[in-house]
Amino acid sequence: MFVDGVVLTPVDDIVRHAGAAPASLYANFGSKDGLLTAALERRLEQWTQAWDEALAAATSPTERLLAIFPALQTYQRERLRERWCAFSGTAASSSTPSDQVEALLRAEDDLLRSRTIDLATELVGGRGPQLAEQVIVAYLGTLSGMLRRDHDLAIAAGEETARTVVEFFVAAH
Amino acid sequence: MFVDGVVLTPVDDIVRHAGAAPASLYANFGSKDGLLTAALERRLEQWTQAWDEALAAATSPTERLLAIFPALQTYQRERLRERWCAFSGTAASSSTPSDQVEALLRAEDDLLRSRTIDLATELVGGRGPQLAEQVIVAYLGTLSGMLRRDHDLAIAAGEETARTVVEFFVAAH
DNA sequence: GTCTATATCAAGATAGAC
DNA sequence: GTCTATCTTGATATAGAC
Repeated sequence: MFVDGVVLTPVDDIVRHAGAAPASLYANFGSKDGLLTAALERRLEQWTQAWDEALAAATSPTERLLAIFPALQTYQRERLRERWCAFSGTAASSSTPSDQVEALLRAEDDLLRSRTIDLATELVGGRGPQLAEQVIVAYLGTLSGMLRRDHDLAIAAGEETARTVVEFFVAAH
Repeated sequence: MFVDGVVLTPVDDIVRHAGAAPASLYANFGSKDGLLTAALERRLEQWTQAWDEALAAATSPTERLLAIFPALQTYQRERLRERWCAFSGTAASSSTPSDQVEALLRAEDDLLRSRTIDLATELVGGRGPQLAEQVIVAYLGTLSGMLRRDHDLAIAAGEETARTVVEFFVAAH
C-alpha cells in the first residue's frame, strides 16, 4: 500500500487511495499528525492481537518467548503489510514527534519490553532481563533487516538468532 | 548536527549550517541527490576506516568478529555522529532511491556481509555463514536500537547479543 | 565559484458549496 | 460530513550579478 509509511506519504496520495477528499481527512483526523496517530493506534492494536494469537499457539516457554517472530510473520502477511515497522519507521522519520505520537512509540516499546522480560523470566528466572535484552536486539535487527532484504529471510534470520540466544541462556540456567 | 539525516533535512538548513548559498550547493553537487551521494560516500569511507582500526586492535578471532561494535562506538564518538545509521536511514527514507544512492546502499551491505562472513568463517569454518547471519542481525538490531534509546546502551546490548551467538557457535564447533 | 533573489513545485491545510 | 477549488507554506532548484 504505502510502502514509505504515513509520515513520508503525501496526504494527497492517501486521500486519493481512500477515494475521499482532503477536507474529509482533515474533518475526521484534524491534521496529518492526527492521521498518523490513528494509524499507529490501529497498528498497535493489530500487533498486540497478532502477538497474542502467536502466544496462544505456542506450546512451550521457549516457543512463547520466540512467538514474537511468527507473530511478525502473520502480522505482515495477514494484517497491515509494511515495508518494515510503522513504529521504528515513524521514529526514524522524525526526531521530534508530537506528544501523542511519542506516547504511542513509547507504548509500543513498553509492550515489547515488558512482555519479553516476563516471558524470558519464566524461562530463566533472574537472568530474564538479560535474555530479554538480547531477544529484543534480535527482534529489532529483524525489523531493520526487512528494510534491506526479503521479509521472510529477515524474519527467519532474526528468529534463528533469538533461538541461539535462548538456547544459550537455557543451557546456562 | 542533522539528526534526521540528509534525506529529511531541507537543503536550506544544510546550506545555512555550511555558511554557504543554495546556488553553491547546486554548483558543487548538482542536486540534493548528488549531495546525499557525496555524504554516503564519505560515510562509507569513514565507516570502513573505523572498522579497519577496530579490526587492527582486536587480539583474537572472536574479538575480530565482534570488532564491528567498538568500531560503531568510535565511529559515533569520533567521526560522524548520527542518530542511527546513514545507510539504513536512507533506505528507510525512500523506497525508490536513485541508482547512485542504491549503489552505495548495496556497497555498504556488501561490505557488512562479506567481511562478517570472512571473519565468522575464520572462527567456525563451514558454519561461518550462519554465524555471520546472526551477528548481522545483532548489528542491525543495534542500529535500530539506537533510534529508540541511548546509543551506548544500544551498542552494549548489541555486542552482548553477538557475543552470546559467537560463544554458542564456537562451543558447538 | 559564490552570492542574492526568485522561480517552481509539491505538500499540508482550509473556505464555502452541497 | 463530504466535495471542489484554492490558499499557504516550505522545499528544491535556478537566473543573473559579482
